[in-house]
Amino acid sequence: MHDVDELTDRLRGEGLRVTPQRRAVMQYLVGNTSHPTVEAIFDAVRAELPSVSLKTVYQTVHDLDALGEVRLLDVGTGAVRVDPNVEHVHHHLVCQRCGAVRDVSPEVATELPAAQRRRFTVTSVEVIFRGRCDRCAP
Amino acid sequence: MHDVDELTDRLRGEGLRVTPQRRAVMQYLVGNTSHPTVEAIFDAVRAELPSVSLKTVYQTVHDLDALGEVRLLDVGTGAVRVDPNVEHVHHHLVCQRCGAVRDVSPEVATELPAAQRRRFTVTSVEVIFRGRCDRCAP
DNA sequence: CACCTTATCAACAATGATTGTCATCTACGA
DNA sequence: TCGTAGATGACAATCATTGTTGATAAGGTG
Repeated sequence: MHDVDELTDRLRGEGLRVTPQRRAVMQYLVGNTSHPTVEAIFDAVRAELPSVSLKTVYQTVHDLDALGEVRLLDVGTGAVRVDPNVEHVHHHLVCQRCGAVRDVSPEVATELPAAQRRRFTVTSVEVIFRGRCDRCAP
Repeated sequence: MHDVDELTDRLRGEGLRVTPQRRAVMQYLVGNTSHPTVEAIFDAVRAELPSVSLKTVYQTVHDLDALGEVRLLDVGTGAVRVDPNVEHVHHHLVCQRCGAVRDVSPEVATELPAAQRRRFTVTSVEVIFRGRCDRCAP
């Protein structure tokens, strides 16, 4: 995703407003590689703005998603994860015990290279193609 | 997944019991390629056993998942999908408008062949490796 | 720079998918 | 046939997420 200043411009360009709450959410997400849940972002932002509501964070995150500045991942761990890394195509490693999400290079199609295998034991690979079926095609 | 008779044996082998409700759920799933939601299975089973509860269907589906007889897919369409095709490795096409889920051969790693592209417009590919991270390793 | 429109805010209620509780029932091995 | 552990169904509860609404404030305009 872009930096906060550029995000500010992009939001205004869409007729959206940039509030302290939104700025705090964006600030937290820039460069963040932890794939936080909305709840986690909420907690972090609340440290500075004790009165923010969870709804506001959801709203902001959805707006950023609509702008293509973040990607919302549903990796099956219950809550959606927010991924600010939209510049580089990549896949995800999801730990089924702790729920941690890490990035992987997409060069490896559906098999992890030895180096990665030492740090992550894969039990299943899920490949999902999203789009439009023939009946729903534009 | 196996046929109802074999599933019956497998369940009993695990100390689980085979009830009319469970038999109806299994019957509905054998050979089913529609990736039904639990709710859809519930509706189908209710046609024969009007008193079944949704909880019972969830229970049965989870037991079958634990036996490896079905796979539970969270493709981000809200509800979990049940996939009885565990014999053949395959990927999934998810229509973002109607939510329909179809199977794809895994030969194509992360790109669809021309033939498939004519019947499905891919807008994004998601690859998720599930397993254990180094900290959670067995 | 003050104004005014309109998006955003916070609080709260509501939804949808899924799971927990528990008293009753029943599958099935002995 | 019987006894018991597992399964059932009715219901409440949970979790993530979204809808509602009156009040507030961002920021383009004059």
